[in-house]
Amino acid sequence: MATNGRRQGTDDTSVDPRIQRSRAAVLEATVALLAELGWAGTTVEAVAERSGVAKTTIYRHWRSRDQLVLDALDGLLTPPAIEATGDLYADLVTMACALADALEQSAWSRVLPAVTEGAERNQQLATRIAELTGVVRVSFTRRLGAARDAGTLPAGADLGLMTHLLIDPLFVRRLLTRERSTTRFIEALVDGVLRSFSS
Amino acid sequence: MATNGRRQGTDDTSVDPRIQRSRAAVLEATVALLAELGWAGTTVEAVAERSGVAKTTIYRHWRSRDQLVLDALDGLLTPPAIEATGDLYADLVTMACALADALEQSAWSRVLPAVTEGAERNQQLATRIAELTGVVRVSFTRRLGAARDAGTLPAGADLGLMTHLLIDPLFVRRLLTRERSTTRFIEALVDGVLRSFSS
DNA sequence: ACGCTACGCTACGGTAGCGTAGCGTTAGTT
DNA sequence: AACTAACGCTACGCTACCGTAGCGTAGCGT
Repeated sequence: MATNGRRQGTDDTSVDPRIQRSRAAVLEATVALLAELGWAGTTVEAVAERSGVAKTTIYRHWRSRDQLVLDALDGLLTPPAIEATGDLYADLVTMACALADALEQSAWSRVLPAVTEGAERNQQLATRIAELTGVVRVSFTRRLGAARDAGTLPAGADLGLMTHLLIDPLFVRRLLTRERSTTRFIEALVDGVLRSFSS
Repeated sequence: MATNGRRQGTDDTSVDPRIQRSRAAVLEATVALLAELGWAGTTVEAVAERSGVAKTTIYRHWRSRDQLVLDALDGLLTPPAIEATGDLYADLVTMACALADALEQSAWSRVLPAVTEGAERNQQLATRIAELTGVVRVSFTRRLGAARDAGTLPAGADLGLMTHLLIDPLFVRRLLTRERSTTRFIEALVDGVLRSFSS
């Protein structure tokens, strides 16, 4: 499931390049607007203006604004690379720092607040956002799993819980308290979590 | 700072009861709408209809919708009671369960997603929401502080970090992954955090 | 009982966004 | 070169919401 769930006959080849161009421009503009102006600011007309694609053309491709936004979110699924040196602590700090950076800068993190509300009343959106954060979550759980297999962590370690403890504070700081997650904070975080589960 | 930061001459007495009634009805309706329909659904006209207060009257009391919402959030500052038996683990589980319940049911938690986006582009709102979550945070930190004073936790324990670890997963589950925080999960959470910091 | 004031109501003017229709033009396809 | 499909553009009709004005009514204080 690379990019879509909808069937659309547009596999790759044999697709009018005009369609590809329009779709790409519109989706890109949509993401940018979500990040900049939030849900309320992401209107079809604004997308049209920024993308250079006519509003009517947008409606030829998507039924409604909601569908458009949903589609645009698919492009943001970029799982972070998993570092895999031998040092669990160092790896986790690296990964958490990368996540913290992404939460402060990347497009999908700026989209997060905008979509959080929409998710409250839109099941598809809720699912999508859970997927987005899930991708990040899995990368941590996998690294922890490797450590468990290697004997660094005990066999009974609750990897899901550890993942929560490692990354949830970063999300909360981004969304609610709006404090920066400094390297010092992250080191203390990883250290605290590892201490509780390694011995 | 009980409920407001604005000066408004309306101390208690010597205020036209009509004003009090109108204000109360409007604020209550605003909170309800934020919870039900989110930021976008909370229009002045909707507030007017639900509260039974005329739109013109609302504008006589508040300059704009933003000010109204800001004001409405003040009423939600209800810090949870701090349990204080001797058992730290039990107390934390109780408090965390209460928080989890509140996150699933209370008005202010249903308001949270709605306001999260607004906060992205409204400094006052961001501050207010940080205050709201801060109230919860402090109650945990205080309980931990008491434990540290009693010698249950080591003198060097990072109470702020522990608070993050204890409650942030609850917020994330509510806002992003939308999983329920079961008692089992909370027990594992508290247990994990205490283990890492008590020995 | 009287004056003051908050209130409700109706009616605005203005803006913004939704989603659609029709038509001419452009860019692919064959 | 001819056909076809996608596109841009303009112009809609519709709805929702903003914030204001004016006027009559009802409730409050004294």
